[in-house]
Formats: sequence, structure tokens, C-alpha cells
Amino acid sequence: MPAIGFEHHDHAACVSSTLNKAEAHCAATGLRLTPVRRRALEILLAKHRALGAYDLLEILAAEGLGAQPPVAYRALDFLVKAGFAHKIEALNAYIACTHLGSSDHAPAFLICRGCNSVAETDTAPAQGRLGDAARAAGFMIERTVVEAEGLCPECRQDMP
Amino acid sequence: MPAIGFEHHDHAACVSSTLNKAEAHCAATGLRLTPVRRRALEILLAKHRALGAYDLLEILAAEGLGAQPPVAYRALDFLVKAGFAHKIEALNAYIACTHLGSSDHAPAFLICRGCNSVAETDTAPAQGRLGDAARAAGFMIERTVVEAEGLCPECRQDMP
DNA sequence: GACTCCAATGTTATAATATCACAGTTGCTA
DNA sequence: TAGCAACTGTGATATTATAACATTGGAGTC
Repeated sequence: MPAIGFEHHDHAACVSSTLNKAEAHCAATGLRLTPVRRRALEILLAKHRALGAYDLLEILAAEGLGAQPPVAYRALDFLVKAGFAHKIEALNAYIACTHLGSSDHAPAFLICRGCNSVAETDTAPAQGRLGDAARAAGFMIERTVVEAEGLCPECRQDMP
Repeated sequence: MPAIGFEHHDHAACVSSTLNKAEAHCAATGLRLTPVRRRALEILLAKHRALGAYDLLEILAAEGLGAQPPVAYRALDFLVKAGFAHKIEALNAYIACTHLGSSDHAPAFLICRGCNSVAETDTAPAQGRLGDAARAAGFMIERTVVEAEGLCPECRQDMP
């Protein structure tokens, strides 16, 4: 699976198709994609980059969808738990999942320090050296955080 | 290389030998292991787990080594840049490097959600699927964050 | 020895990120 | 239609991190 994020694409279509997938998933599983949650996901998808919780809150607040931090954090918690978004730990920021549908994946991120863009890809952490170390230590992995910081193709040109 | 962290060992010796290595490294490279920095490293080594910056500050302050947050953050910045400690992004906490000597490694961590212990091991992220994805995207990796959350052997027993 | 410079430290204030606690509201369902 | 559970609104506060600027101290130089 290719990393999604640095190449150009039909963005409006990508937003609406992902929203549709999320709605279908909620309908199928009984999760409730309420207005705040839906709009939060839409914002993350439209921005197409990692947003801080307060960046998101600012937009929601401007639209009358809640003025206090818990509103944003609750929406983000829901989206992350549902697999519709991920938290980028190295940035304390949140990004919409670009692999919605390939459920239950182990996401990995390429984070550009030049332009702050983030590309999502997949890993199989349990199969590499990390998995070997975990097995050797008797450690049971429940979740992995895999993030790479560096320079995307465009920024490598600009900042040599 | 085995993960260090869940097994028992001669801890006093491990602390002093690592401190010695750090001092030698500083002497060799011109870095200055000042009292605050040295003590901060010693505390991280002795606690042998991830400490928040304010946890560290509390200990330093009790010893008269600085009472304000920047003191702790500066010491931690130094230790992290020098490779003597690592930041655990998933916890916003800091831990002494247990692989001092094998310089310039790409650390990975096994984080137990039961007892909050953290084991350090190594990865070769550029050689796995993450590296493949980065090369395919033209992304230049400068630093990687690899963290696995789950249960250590002991906590698997206690919390089945 | 006095001078200068630079890195390190001390201190105040504040920014950025995240959670708690409790009240009100809504929608389901029994 | 009463009760329950999930969701939302809001104020307060906790936690993590940095900005800004003054002060100190030690290394090298004159």
C-alpha cells in the first residue's frame, strides 16, 4: 500500500467518499456519528493535515458547534476510537485516517518538518524487530506508534 | 540485542557504569555534563522508568538544583540531544537510554500500561515497510518514533 | 589580573495541551 | 411515558512546554 499524502489527488471526492465510508461504518456498527463528530471528521479530512485539538475547536466554535475544549477532545476521542482519525504523538495533533476501510490496520506516519504535511502508510510492527523483541521479552503488544520525522520530496528541494 | 527493562539486574552498577560512559563521552566530545545535567541523568537512571519533566523537576528542586520548569526542560533537552535519554512521545515522559555506547541507534520502546514500566530495544525502521514506504514517497527519514503499548509479562498475569 | 565572550542558569510569566466535574438534553426502549 | 444511557454544554483546573530577559561563571585572551 502506498503512502498517501504527498501526491496530489481529487480532494473533494476523497473527503466525501471517506465521509460516506464513515457513515456506512457507523450505521453498520451502531456508532453514532453526531453532528459535532461528523463535522470534526469533515474538517480533518478537508484540512488534510494534522490539526491540534484547539485548531479544530476554533473551527467548530466559529460554527457554533461547541466552545469549550472538551467538545473537541470528545469528538477526537470518538474518531480515534472508531478508527476514523489518528493521533500523531510526536506532534500532539490529529489527522483523519486515509485508509478507512482497511480496518484495524497499524498505521505509520511520515511527518515533514518543513511543511508539516503528514503521510499515512502501514506497518506490520509485530513482524519486524520490534515484534521479535516483544516476543523475546514476553510483552503483549496492543497498539503501536510508528512515526518518522524528516523531509518530504518538495521540502528536500527547498531545504537542502 | 535484547530489550532491557523487564528483567532484574544489578541496578547500582548499571547506574554508575552508565554515568561513567556518559562522562567519558562528554569528555571526548566537549559536551559539558554540568551538575544539574549529571544529576538529572542520575535520577532518570535510578528511577529506571519514564519520568515526566515535572516529576524530575520536583526531585531537582528538593535538592536545590533549580525550581522552575526550564531547568528540567533544559537538562532533558541536553540529555536527549546527547543521546543519554529519550522522550517517550506516547507518555510525554523521559527515560534514560539503556543502550549508551551503541551510539546513534534507532530506539524503540515497549510500554506497559499496567505498571508503566518501559523497556528499550532497537529497530531498523529504514529497513522495514516504513523504509520502503519512505523511499517510495521520496521521503527522507531523519528520526523515528517507535513505541508499542501493551502488557509486560508480569502484568499479563495480574490483568488477564 | 582584568577583559570579553559564550554557554549555562535563575526567574517570571505565559502558551499549549488535556481533563474533571457536574448540569442539562436527547433519544431509545421497556 | 418513565427510566436509562449516551451525548452535549460549560466552567474550572491540571499537565506539559516555552518565551523572554537578567545573571552567573568559567575559558581563553590581552
